[in-house]
Amino acid sequence: MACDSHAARRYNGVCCTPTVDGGPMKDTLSAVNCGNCSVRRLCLPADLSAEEIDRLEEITGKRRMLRAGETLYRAGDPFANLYAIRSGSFKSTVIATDGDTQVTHFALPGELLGLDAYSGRMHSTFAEALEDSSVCVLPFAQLESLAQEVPALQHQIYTIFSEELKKENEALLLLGKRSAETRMAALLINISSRYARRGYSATAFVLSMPRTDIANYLGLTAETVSRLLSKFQREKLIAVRGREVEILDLIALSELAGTHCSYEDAGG
Amino acid sequence: MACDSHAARRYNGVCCTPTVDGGPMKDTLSAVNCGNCSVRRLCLPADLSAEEIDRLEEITGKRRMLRAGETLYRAGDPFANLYAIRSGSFKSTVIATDGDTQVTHFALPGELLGLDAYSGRMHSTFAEALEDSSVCVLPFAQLESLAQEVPALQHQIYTIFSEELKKENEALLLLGKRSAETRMAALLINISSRYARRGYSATAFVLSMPRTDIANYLGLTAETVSRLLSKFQREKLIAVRGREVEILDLIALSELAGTHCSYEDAGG
DNA sequence: GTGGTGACTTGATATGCATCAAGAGCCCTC
DNA sequence: GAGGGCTCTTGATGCATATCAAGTCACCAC
Repeated sequence: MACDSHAARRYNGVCCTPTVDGGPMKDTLSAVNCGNCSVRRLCLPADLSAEEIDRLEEITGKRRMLRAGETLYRAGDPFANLYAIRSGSFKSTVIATDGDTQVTHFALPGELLGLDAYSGRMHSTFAEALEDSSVCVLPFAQLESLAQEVPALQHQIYTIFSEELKKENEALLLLGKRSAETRMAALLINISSRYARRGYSATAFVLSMPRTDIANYLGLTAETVSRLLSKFQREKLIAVRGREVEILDLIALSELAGTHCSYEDAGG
Repeated sequence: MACDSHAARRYNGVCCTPTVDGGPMKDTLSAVNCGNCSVRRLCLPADLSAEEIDRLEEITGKRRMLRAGETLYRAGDPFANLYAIRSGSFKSTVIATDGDTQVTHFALPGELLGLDAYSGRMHSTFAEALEDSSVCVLPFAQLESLAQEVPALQHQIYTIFSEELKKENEALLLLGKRSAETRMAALLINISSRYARRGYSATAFVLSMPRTDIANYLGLTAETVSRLLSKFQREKLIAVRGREVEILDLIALSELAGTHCSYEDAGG
């Protein structure tokens, strides 16, 4: 809660956190350097040797910077790259034939975007930056070839796929069986534990998404989300001020959520 | 609807369908033979050469037969194998810390079970046979080694992972945004298109799961599911008799579901 | 056949969350 | 620093679906 609200909304990688990058928005085409990336242990390089990381860096041609609200890819776009989030955050959405959309995922640094596009060679989801963000661009054809030669990399790709499936199962549990209150608590706990894993505070953070996105993700309305946050505040579980959240009673909130925040740590 | 109800409930691979196997329950330890398996084009062997399929068969040691209600694996079991469904059907469930369960998936022949267990080396879900079923046992360590040598196999594994992610996104859309009626219609269309892809009738089939499982999967109650099926019947969209379903107006039902049954064909 | 058990159906009532509506706070522009 | 437009909050009301409660049907054991 000590950070400047404006900067925090714009660039989570800068506020409340050990610095992730040198600075935002100026190295669009600079080479990727996994070695000094703060989220490397959550990302593809996890468990790779120094030499293997060098080979990985050779194929990850460049970074891309996105402003808040910019779209990384759209459903229907041809699939060419995976994107590893270096800083910032994204929302993934699917769109129904009637135009209805559903937020399926909030993605944080270290996570890979675009995995679902492999089959069919076409993106089936949208990815939009929630704040100013940067991603590493990973041409998948080259990544696939390299994985053929480097078992540790293939292993890590399987692991990431598998983690994603696990996370989606948890999301289904949340949407299928839980009350609005439980869902809201579970999201806060989830975000908290993911920030913690990235070296940020587990109890004070800035939500990078508007209430409408939270509501959509949780299968609720923005009004209900707002009421629940107010209720949690009245009950001294959290303190909220706009998008700034401080968790005052992590244990009680975890119990409300019905999880022990262990399932979801690898980022998602 | 012309099939014997008892047999159908017990062994979907026998009723309403081109025969999948020689016969149920007698070849527990026989070698896998992908070449004559009716779902090979939906399964790992898709796009593999004859020689590559031979190598795949070498590592898939055996089949396993399960009676209706038997459990293939439980959350917490160590991860050793993937399972390719040869005949029958399964439900996957996750269980919350408070004991609450959620059905996340109904799996049909050609689909792989256990993918989410790769990371963490432990199953995080339960898989239970909904009817008498058979699976091919795939020791994952060997599969992984083989994929390292056979690009087409690695490709297919990525494809299956990616398809699973896409399917889960669709499921999230269903649970997050849709009315009970839409969910029920979408499930019927989904099952219909999956049966069709496997050479079964798209309009007449036997649901292998009880109403409670359908309700749980859709985030509803069994009573609501029952009421909706009755309503669809009154509206001449379907005819229902117990678990036997005949779709009378596939187009109207698809419109209700808000999908064009294209997204989900690879089985899930 | 007869009785028991579990799956399913149908109806009456309750309730959690959506919807509708109004207003407050914050940020950006000029 | 005043005005406009978002985002967010809060309140009143309504409805979709859950819950509770019988009752029916099908299958299985004896």
